[in-house]
Amino acid sequence: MPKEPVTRNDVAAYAGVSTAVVSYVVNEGPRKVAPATRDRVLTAIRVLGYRPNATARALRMGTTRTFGLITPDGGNPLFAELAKAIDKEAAARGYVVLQTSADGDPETERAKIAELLVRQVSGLVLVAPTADPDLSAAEVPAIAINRVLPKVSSIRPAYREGARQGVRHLIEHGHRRIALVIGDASPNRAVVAERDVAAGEVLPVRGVQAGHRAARAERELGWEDALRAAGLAPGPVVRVPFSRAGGRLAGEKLLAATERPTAVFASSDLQAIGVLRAVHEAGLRVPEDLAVVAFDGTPETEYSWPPLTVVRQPLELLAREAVDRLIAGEQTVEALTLPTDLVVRRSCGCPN
Amino acid sequence: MPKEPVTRNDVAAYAGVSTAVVSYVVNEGPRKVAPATRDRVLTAIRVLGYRPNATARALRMGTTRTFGLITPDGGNPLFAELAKAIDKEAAARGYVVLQTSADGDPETERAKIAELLVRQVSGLVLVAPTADPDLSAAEVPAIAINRVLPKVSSIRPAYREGARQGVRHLIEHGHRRIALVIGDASPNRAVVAERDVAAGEVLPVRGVQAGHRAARAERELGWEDALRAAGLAPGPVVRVPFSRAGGRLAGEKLLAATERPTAVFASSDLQAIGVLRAVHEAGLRVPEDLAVVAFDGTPETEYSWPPLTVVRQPLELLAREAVDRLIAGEQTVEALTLPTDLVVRRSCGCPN
DNA sequence: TTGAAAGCGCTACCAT
DNA sequence: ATGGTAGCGCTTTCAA
Repeated sequence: MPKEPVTRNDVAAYAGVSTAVVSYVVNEGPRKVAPATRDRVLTAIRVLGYRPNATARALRMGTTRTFGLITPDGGNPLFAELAKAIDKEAAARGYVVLQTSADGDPETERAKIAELLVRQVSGLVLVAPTADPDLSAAEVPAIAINRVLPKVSSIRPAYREGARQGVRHLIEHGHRRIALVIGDASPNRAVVAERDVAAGEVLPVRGVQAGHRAARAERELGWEDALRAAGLAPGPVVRVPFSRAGGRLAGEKLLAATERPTAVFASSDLQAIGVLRAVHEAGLRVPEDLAVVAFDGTPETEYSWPPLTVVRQPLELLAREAVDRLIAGEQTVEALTLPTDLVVRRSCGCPN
Repeated sequence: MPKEPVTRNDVAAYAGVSTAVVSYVVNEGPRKVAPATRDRVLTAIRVLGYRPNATARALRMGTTRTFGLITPDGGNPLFAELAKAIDKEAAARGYVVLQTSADGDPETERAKIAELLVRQVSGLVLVAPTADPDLSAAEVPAIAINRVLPKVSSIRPAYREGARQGVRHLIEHGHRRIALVIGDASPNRAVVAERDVAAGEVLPVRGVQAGHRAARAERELGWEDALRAAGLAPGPVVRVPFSRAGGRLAGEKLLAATERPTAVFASSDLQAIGVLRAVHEAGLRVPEDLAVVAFDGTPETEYSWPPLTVVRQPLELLAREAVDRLIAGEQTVEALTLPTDLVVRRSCGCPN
């Protein structure tokens, strides 16, 4: 049964002081309190089991010391890891994180943002947002991770450079025909395309999905960069959802292709896991029949079979930078790009 | 740049009404408002971009409509999935979830609980808590998931029955020597034990780790139940941490054992994934050389190689039940047990 | 149908 | 060193 909460008034009465003094003791300021008085207050607090009411404090102070965090899917290991990192970083600074999932639906995302704003969060972290939320009316700092938003401060891994690095590693293994598995908005369709890539071609970037497209395009660009630098023709491109199922589909398409690639660069762990599955189903082997390198580097890839060589996103850095910016409250609209890390395991053909 | 927040006063002034009327309009009650007035208020709200302050509302109402959620590790897919389910269930009821990770540390856990209580959460969900927090002083309903706490309402999957079901399936495949991989507090030690199990033996349950021990013991009990029912001698038991690394260690031990088991029941997905890895490393095959069934059923198991046959935890039910109880505010100390689900895939030897 | 006002718990300024 | 108190934005009773 819920008990009557103990308030600061009760403490003041019990200790025989004013509420102001209780406040001074609890917050260790802004005025000094005589040691004896202080002890009386402390005792009162202990005896009564007083717990300050952060809601009242927030109302008075105008800050909740709470961040809102929205990911497209809390079940996605990448986002789960990122959320964990953000929680840790925030906690270290006395902040707490209101975490919620948008289910990949722009409408839900908008609703959740509104919900968080109403709750007076001190900052908003949007992970790979699908919509382009209008935060201009919000009196709250916001930051987008893994997706560049027009009017919001953004942070993200070096998609292009990271992809380039991963593909280059595959090239160093002697592969000449390297496919790309990358995301697509359409849920259950695999699109395989043999591309002729003109130097410097850039996908158009505009509209609601612009940022998304940009992130995808960047990994694609990195893949092209590496291929071009080696004088190689781009292998097939398969566009499937960023999921295990999508990757599996992609793998099947790739294996069925007339001129089968000898290696694949998957733009997400989940897709790579799916590709692995397709290869196993076909009775083939990784890396012998198809080498694989993935982008992301979640823990799952360390225990897949074979262990995946990955371009690891700098999750801790991303988290720290996001929290830093939020606390600083600066509204830099400039996008920050953080370096990725090539983690060599076995799916690329390396012996380790 | 943070703007001046628009308050209800501004709206009232703009609409030429009192603040009470604005409140009536916003909350659609408790008094009726003339349509014309209502329109003026609505217009004012839109024009000024007014957003109600949930903090003030919470202070006034005495409820934040916010739940606190503490998991041992947000990066663990099981907990991530559970958190997602809880978030969804809570959101459907207009609640929001303050999610945080205790890093498996009892001290951190206590600190996080305190932090959440201070923030006046309307309810607390403790997932597999490591400590036995004193919530008696808290004027807030709490519920423990996956662990039975002495003074807290608890919900959990049918560990024993689920394990029994999983092991029985292995027995039906003809296995006679079935090992058990289960958790242990000690981080990096694998303990293999050949056990003689007397009928009805029950591990002692007391002290801080009692609930934890109980959950482990239950799966162990279920394993024994199935074995005994089939007239089989218990195979080896390996105690390792609930992690992929732990499972791998366990797998190595098992494969090196003199009388190697032909099947394993892993008490968590993560451990099973580790076992899979060990088997692959040894150049052996699942299920031919070692069949595997795991407890949990996170998405990762669907795409492992081979896909894992699992006893699935009823995450959605767990989540719904938890949120229901929290909202009802009942302080039932009785533990609710929810049924698991056997999901047959390939690691057990089934053809699908 | 609408308005005035008290008060939720807290902070911090201004007194003393 | 300590006390009194205004006021954060909101809800709701009581009066008009």
